[in-house]
Amino acid sequence: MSKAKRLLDILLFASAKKKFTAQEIADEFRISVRTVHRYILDLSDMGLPVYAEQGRNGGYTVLSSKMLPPILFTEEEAVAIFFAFQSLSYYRDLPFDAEISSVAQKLYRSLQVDAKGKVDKVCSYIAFWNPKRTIDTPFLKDTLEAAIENKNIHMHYESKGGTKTKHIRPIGVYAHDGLWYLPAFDYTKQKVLLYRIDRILSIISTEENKDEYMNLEQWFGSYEIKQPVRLHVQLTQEGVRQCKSVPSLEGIVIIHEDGTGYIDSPIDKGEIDFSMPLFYRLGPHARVIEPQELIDGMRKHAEGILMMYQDN
Amino acid sequence: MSKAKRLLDILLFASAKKKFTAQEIADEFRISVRTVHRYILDLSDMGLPVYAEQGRNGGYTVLSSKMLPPILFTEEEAVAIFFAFQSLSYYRDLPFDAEISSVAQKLYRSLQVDAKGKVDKVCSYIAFWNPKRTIDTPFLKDTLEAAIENKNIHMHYESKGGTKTKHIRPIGVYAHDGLWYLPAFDYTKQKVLLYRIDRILSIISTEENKDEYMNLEQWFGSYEIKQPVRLHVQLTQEGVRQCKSVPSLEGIVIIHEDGTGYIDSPIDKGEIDFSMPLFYRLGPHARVIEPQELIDGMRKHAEGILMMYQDN
DNA sequence: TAAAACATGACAACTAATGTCATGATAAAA
DNA sequence: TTTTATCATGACATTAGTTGTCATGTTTTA
Repeated sequence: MSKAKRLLDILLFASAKKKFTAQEIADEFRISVRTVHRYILDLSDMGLPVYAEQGRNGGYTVLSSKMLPPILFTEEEAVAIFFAFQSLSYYRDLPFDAEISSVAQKLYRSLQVDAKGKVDKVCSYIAFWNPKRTIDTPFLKDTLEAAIENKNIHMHYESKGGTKTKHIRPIGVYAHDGLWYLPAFDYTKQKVLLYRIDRILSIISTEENKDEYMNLEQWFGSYEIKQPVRLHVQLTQEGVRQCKSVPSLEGIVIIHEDGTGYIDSPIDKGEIDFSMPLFYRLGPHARVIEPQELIDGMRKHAEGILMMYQDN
Repeated sequence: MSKAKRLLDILLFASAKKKFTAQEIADEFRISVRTVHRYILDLSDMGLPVYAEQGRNGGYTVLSSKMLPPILFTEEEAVAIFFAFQSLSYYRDLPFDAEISSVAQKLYRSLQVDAKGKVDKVCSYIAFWNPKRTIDTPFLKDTLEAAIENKNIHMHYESKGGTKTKHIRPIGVYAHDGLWYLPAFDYTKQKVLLYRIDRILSIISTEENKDEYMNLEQWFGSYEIKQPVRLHVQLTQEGVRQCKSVPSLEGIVIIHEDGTGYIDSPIDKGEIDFSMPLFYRLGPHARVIEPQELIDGMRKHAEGILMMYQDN
């Protein structure tokens, strides 16, 4: 076996074990202790942060966490990694931020000058815009950890009615529009609710669970129509164009040959409130035929606006 | 010099040069041609995609783009890269998607079993939610390329009034809420407009520019008011919350201690039309005090709605 | 003080890398 | 067609590197 291969094996073994003696490595790989000392010296020269403690109970200790075998990337792949990092730059709080910047440093340093330019360009010509929140999310890492490790959380939470103590089982965390959310099963209310992680004031304690619970993907996929209501709307060309841009309606818009169209599809009753602003905005470009509730809502809103500005 | 170091040097030399003969390498590194052949074989075994053409004018050609020197990552860093990739997974179209999946593969393969589990968990307990668009954005890569390479675009674009031909100079591309946008200077209208990349029907041609133009960062930072109009709005808590999510208003919302707030800031006249839908959606949560034009617009719209549904 | 660990040097035995030479194959240019 | 420039591969002596063994230190702790 080549020296390089053996060094790699020892690198992996050592960084997995963290603390070990030369004798252990020698036994494991059937080589002499002297050679192990020489190998450790090589690895140390190559940048593995390992230090030795002498004397009885001494041995080698690898400082950093487990290392991966060296990986060869192409320049384009490096650019792609920077591109992915760019998508995170509009978040104030992120898990793994330390790791992300160390990866960015390692990569950037090993790029040649022209590739550095490429990366700089990608970073200045592409953005993933988010409202750049000024809100702190100090418990992001803790909640993520609890979700991953399948732990329950007791926490103080700032809700509409003031500070409350909650006992929840997290499903996962997700970011949307610059904020971090935590869908979780609430043991008091006995249903899944959505929390904002920036509103967690403190985590009191966590507790292990033995069984697995739903994960995020499953939760996202579990949308169902509970109270079906017929939505029937006629759309002008412009109405079609705008409805096509709305995630929840996108799939149910039917387009005529002349570019106009209509919607005629069951939706959940809870979505009426959500879709009213859209149809209100569209005005003459969307004539709602059903449900009456939506029409009433829009009229009421229009009356409210007129009332509000009657003096102007 | 050790063999590993020399191989690395040759890897870098070869992948930078792309096409070369064994003799060139031999001269460059003062080694025999025979050894070069052996080295190329080694590099090929290590995964460098290199092929040989025989005969006169033959030589070696490195297929893939330039390789970076091998990089040692920690397990945590690998997880962080997967985390960053996760932030892209709700986009239908992405530049660099091929590179991203090849990086993911290379990394995943070199992880140990427990680390693979960690990555899987992070990917199933963290999400960056976006409306999952079914809208195709076929010209994303082309527009990005044009922006980076400082090229003008002639294109067919689907706008309100139907299909139009546009001649623009791109500033950059950015994603927001699952859609890709292209701010660009419109040569016809002589100002910077915002295009939706999914509404580009075709790119007719591109042309080089010699001078540099603004980039995205500058554009984000260079919001300029040409026809100033005083925007004065009082906001409830909910009004504050929603205005904070609007890119153009985010910075000018002033928040009181009780969570309510107001906007009192000059904006460009052109933005009135753009911000009207927001304020009429907000209804009682936003009382517009100035400009009168905005109020009139909202009243007119409300009257239109009432007229439209007067029979229901 | 003895034992268990790292640190380092010397040297012979072993293994791998290298250069040289030879032969063959292939493709393009003369 | 022949020559030339190229890769491909094998044989073998030479050189360089690696390893094991032994020896000698040092440091720490029971």
